[in-house]
Amino acid sequence: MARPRAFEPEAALDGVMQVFWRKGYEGTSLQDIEAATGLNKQSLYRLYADKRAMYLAALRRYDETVVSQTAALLREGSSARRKFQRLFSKVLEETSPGVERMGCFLCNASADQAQLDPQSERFVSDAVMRIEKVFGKALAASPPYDRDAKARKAAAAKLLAFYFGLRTLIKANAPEASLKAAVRQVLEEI
Amino acid sequence: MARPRAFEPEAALDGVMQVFWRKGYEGTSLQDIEAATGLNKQSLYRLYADKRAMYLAALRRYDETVVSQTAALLREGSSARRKFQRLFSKVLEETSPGVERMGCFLCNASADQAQLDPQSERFVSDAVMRIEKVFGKALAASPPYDRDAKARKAAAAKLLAFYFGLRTLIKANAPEASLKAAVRQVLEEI
DNA sequence: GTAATTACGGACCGAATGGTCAATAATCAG
DNA sequence: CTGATTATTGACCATTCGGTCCGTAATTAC
Repeated sequence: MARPRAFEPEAALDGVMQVFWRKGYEGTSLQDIEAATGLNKQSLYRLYADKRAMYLAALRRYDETVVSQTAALLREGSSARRKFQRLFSKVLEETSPGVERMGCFLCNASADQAQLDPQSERFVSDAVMRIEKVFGKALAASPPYDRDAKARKAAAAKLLAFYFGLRTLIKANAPEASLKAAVRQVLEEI
Repeated sequence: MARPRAFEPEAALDGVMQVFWRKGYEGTSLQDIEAATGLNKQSLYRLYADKRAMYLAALRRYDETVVSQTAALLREGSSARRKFQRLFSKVLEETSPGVERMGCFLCNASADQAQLDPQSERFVSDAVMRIEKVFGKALAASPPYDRDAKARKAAAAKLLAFYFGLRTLIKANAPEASLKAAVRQVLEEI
């Protein structure tokens, strides 16, 4: 009964995610979003109430795509160590020359928006807790973590901090050799 | 021969640092800076060429005050483990109720400005490398790190990632118990 | 075909942005 | 005191910000 839209809302959301991921909330203008999506303001504002809604949708999209794929890596592999080996190998791919070091959108959002927007803050903190649980489940694949809940929780929290720190260091252009040595060390400790 | 200024430039710089730390580069307006320093634009612009210069000065100030104090903690204490115990205790103080979780300005700057401003990016990456060296020196206080340079470097890089991750998790409102367990674990591994 | 409905694009809005200017006030040397 | 110099202030600037409006184009049901 009406004219069909000439774009894919999911593809547009990917563009929104990319640009907020790169530039942060305040650093991203509506013009930037138009360029990243190929849409103009009107089409954007028909999909989202305002800029903040776009940002939250971008965060959700990140969670549903990037975080989910990361979590999937921890489901493969037999032992806990193998699982995290997969994870950290993937993370270290960002250090390859020519790859843009975008960092972790959740970390960026935490630094960027947590204090100003309670909804973003809540989303980030929820996502972080979910990731911690996924880490715990991955650890439970191997002894002593399969039996010792306390050790499992401590190790999960440690690995979580290490994971986010690693991603921060990559964004901060830390030397690759240093990061690889750290990962090797941490994997041995699992 | 002329009228003396009625404010302390260092105190003003502290205000500039605080506000950029909290709100990031794009999230901070000149109005915010005026409010944080008690100065007006003209006084600010006589001290700094533009907003970017203020941001870089704030980063430098952070390095000279906060980072230096953190590094000083690692000079006290006998063993490597004791040194890092001091450091992490200090970090965990931010989890106390009533304390504002400002996070790490270097991490924020990395997420916020690294891609847009080469000078900021360079400063952050230099600061991170300096901190890594300080970590290495602290480790060298105890065996096997005093002799084994390879183990020292790997442990320093690991602790560095853990440190930044911990600060990120604090900012992201991770539960205190979880963070403490992670710290206990990491200290045992030193 | 026509009517209804929806998508699209550019013009437009007030407010806020970073940054500048000119007028005034305060201090100094002589 | 006077003249020179500098700090301070608020008015002012063009641009950009997020957001809205409205006319036009495209598609459907009938």
